[in-house]
Amino acid sequence: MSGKIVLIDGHSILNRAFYGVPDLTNAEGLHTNAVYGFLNIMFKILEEEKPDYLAVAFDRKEPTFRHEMYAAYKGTRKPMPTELREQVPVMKELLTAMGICILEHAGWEADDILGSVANLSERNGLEVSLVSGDRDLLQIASAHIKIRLPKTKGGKTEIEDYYAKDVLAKYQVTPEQFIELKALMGDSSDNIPGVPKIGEKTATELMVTYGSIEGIYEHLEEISKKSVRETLAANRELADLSKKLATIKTDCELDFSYENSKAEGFYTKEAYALCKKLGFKNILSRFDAETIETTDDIKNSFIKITDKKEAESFLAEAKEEAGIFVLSDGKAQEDIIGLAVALPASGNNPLKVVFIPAGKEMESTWLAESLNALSKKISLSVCDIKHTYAYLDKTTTENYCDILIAAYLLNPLKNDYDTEAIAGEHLDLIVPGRTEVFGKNTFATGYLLNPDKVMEYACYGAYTALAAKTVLTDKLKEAGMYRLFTEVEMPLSLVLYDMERLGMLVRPEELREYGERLTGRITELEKAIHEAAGSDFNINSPKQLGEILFEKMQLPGGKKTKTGYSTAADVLEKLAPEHKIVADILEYRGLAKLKSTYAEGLAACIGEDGRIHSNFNQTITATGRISSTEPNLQNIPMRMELGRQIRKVFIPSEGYIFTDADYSQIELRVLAHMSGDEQLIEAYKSEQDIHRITAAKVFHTPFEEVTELQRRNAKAVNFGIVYGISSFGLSQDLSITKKEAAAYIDQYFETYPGIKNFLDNLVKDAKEKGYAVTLFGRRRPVPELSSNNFMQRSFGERIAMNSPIQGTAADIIKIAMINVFKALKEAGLKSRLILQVHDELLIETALGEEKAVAEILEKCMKEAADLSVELAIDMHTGSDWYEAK
DNA sequence: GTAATCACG
DNA sequence: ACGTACGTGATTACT
Repeated sequence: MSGKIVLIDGHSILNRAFYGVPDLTNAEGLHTNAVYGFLNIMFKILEEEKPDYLAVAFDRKEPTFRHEMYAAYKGTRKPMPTELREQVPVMKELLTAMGICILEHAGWEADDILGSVANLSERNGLEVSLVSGDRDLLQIASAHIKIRLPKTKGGKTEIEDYYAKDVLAKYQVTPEQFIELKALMGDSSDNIPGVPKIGEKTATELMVTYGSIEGIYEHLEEISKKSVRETLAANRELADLSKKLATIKTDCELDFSYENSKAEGFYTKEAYALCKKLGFKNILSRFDAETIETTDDIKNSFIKITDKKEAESFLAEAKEEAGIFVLSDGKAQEDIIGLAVALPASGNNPLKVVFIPAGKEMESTWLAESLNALSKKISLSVCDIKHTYAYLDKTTTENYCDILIAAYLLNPLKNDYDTEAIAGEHLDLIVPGRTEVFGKNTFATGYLLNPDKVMEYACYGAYTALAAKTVLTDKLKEAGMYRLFTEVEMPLSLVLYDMERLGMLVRPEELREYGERLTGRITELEKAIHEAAGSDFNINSPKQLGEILFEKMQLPGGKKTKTGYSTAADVLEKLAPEHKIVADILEYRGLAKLKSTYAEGLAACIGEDGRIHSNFNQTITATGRISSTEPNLQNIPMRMELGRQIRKVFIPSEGYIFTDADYSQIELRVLAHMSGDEQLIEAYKSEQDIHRITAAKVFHTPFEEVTELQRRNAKAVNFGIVYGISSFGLSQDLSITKKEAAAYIDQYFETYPGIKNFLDNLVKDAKEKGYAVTLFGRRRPVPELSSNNFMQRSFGERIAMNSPIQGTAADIIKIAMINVFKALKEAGLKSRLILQVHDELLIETALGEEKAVAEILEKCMKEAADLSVELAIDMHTGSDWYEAK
C-alpha cells in the first residue's frame, strides 16, 4: 500500500475547538462552536494533506481499563460542560453524514485506537498524520507518523508538527522516552500521578542522562540532589504505574477498514442539510451545485404551463387540497409574477406541481382570480397566509393552513420560517432558498434573469406548503397546540391582515410642526452642552460623550460597559442634579429620540393614502406576543408628557372617533388565576387598588394607611414577580440594597404562599419538559435551563416563570381580537379594529356606533378567557389617540 | 453587522 | 462567588 492517512482525535479536537471558538448557537439555540471549529481544523488539514484516507476516533462512555486505573488514584475526570457535551452527538452525526469513518471501541480510549491505527498504517507503508490537541500523542511520532497539534490563536489556526526528530529537538527525548518523561512528571489533566516533586525540568534532565526509568533507578545513587533521590526511591511503584498509565497502546485488535476510510465524497446532501441546520453558512459554500440539487421524484413532478386551456384543466383537477406559492413582490393582484400549485398524488395520479407564469394569455389578475376560485373549492396550504389574503376574498380561515405559523408555534425561537427552513427541518428536504436563487434581487428581476431557477424555486415552495401541512399539523396535535393553531393563530392572521390594510390616519402637518418644535430646543441644548464641555463633540456618540464626561470633566461614575463608559440614563440621572451639563444631555437625548425615531421616523412611513400601515408580525416573539414594525406602533411614547403629545397626530378617519380599551393588569390577573393563590384572587375580588392591597398585606399596614412609598414598592414587587423575580433586579429597580429587596420578596411570598409554590413548579416543569407552556398550550422551549453556566441557567429560570404569564396574556388578547373582529363584522358595523398594543385595542369607531363598539369591546375582552378573577378593562374615546388613551 | 441607548407593554 | 429583572423595534455611531 502507499498513500497518506489522516487520523483525528475526535474529543480532543472538539475540546480544543470548544475553548478556542467563541460561543455560537444555531437558530434553535443549540451550541455549535465546537463542531464549527472542528470542521475548520479538519478542512484546513485536508486541504494541506490531501490524504487518501481519513478517520476520526472517539472515546466510548464506558470506562476503559486506563480510566479505571486513573480513577483509583485521582477520581474521575472533570465533567464536560453541557454546551460541549451536546455537541458530541451532533459532531458524530455530521461526520457520519459526510461519510467519514468514526472509530470507537468499548474498552479502549481514542488514544489507543489512534496509536494502533497509526502503527498499522505505518507498517502498511502509509504516511500518517495524527491530529490531536493532546501532547500525549507525541509518543507515537516516528519517521512516518507525524503528530499535528493545532493551536487556535485569535481566530487563526496554527499547527505544530512533530515527527520523531522534532520531538527529540523540542523535548530532548525520543518519542518512546517521552512516555517515561511524562510518567515521571505526571499529568494532572490526564490523572497520571507521576513522581511527587518531580517536574518537567528534573524529569527531562534525568531522562537525558539515564535514558529510561529503568536506567534512572539503576543509577539512583549517582543522583546528586538529595531530595530528588529520596522521592524517586520512595516512589518506584508510582513511577512504574505512571508509565503504564501514560503508555498508549499500539496493538489493539481493531476491525479497521481502509475501504471505509477513503477520504472522498464528503459533500453529501445529508451533510449539506445538517450544515444548514447548524447555521454554518461559510461551510455551505464548499458544497457544489451538484450536491445541492435534489434529483428525486419531487423535481420530476414540476411542470410549467403557459397555455391557458391547459392551466384551466389542471386547476380543475384539484380536489380537497393544494400547496400554493405566490411569486409576487407587492400585494396587489397586478403584482403577481407567477403561481405555483402543488396537487398531492391520489389514486393513479402522481404528485403534480405546476408553475404558471403571468403572461399575455394569463394576466396577473387572472392568476389571482384563479387562486381565489381555488380557495373556495379546496383547502389551501401556504407559507405566509397574511401575504396571500390580498388575492382572496374569504372571510374565514377554516380551509387555510399557514405552515409559517405552524412552524412558529412548534418552535417560536427560530429566526426563519421560510419554505427552505421548514423543508429542511420538518421534511428533511433541501429546497432552494430565496437568497440562493435571487440574491439581493426582487422576485421580478430574479425571474427575468433566470426563469427556470425561479420556476423551480416556486414549485419547491408549493410542494413544501403541501407536504409540510400534514407533518406540521400532526406535530401540533401531538404537542396539544392544534386548537391554538386553528382557533387562535389562523383566524388572528386575518385580523392582522385587516389591521395592516386599514392602517391609521395621521396629521402630517402636525407631525412636522412637532418635529420643528423639538429642533429649536435641541439646537439650544447642543450649544449649551458644547460650551460647558469646552469642545464640540457628537453628543449622540456614547464613546465621545463618555470621554468628555468621565475623562475630560472628571465626573464620578467610572466604567460599566465592555467598550468604555456607560452613559445610560440611570448613570447620568445620578449626576444630573449636581451638573447642569448632564441634565442638559439627558434632555437633549430625550428630544433627539423623539425627533429621529418618532417625528421623522413616522413621517417616513406615511403611505399615499395618508395613513400609516404598520406590519404586525405573528411569528417573531418567543412568548406569543405580536410585534409591530415599519413603523413600530407599539412603542409610541406614553410615559412622559412631551412624548405623549405625539399621540395627538394619530387621528380617526373623517366620520369616526377612537375607542381605546386596555386590560387592567392582565398579567397579574393571569398570575392570580394560574397560581390559584387564594389571597391574590380574593384581593382582586375586592376590586380595590391591587398594589395598595399588596402593600397593606406585605407591610402589615391597614389599607387606608398605606403610604405612597409602600404602594410603589409593592407595585415594583408585583412587576418583579411577573418577570421572574430576583432580589438583585428588584433592588436595582427600587434603588435599595439586595438584602432589603430579598426581604420584600420573602414577605411577598409569605403573603401569597400560592405564588411561590406556583413559580417553583413552573421552573420545575419547564426543567422536566424542556419548555414553558401557557394556559392555552402555547410552548416556549427553554434550553437555557440545562446550561451549566449559572447566569444562563438563572435566565432560563426567569424565562420559565415569565413566559407562561406573558404568553397567556398574549393568548387572551389574541382571542379578544378575533372575537372583536368577528362581532364588529356580524353586527354589520363600519367600525374596525386597527391597532393592538399587547394589552390594548384601538377601534376606529364610526360615529353613531360608539355604544355598540363599547359593548363589543367590553364583552369580547372580558370573556376572552374564563378566569377565576375578572378581566377588567379601562375604556376611553377621543378624537385622537392622545385623548382616547 | 454589532453595541449602546431608549421608546413601549 | 457567580451578576440579572420579562418581551419587543428604531436610531445612531462605529468597526
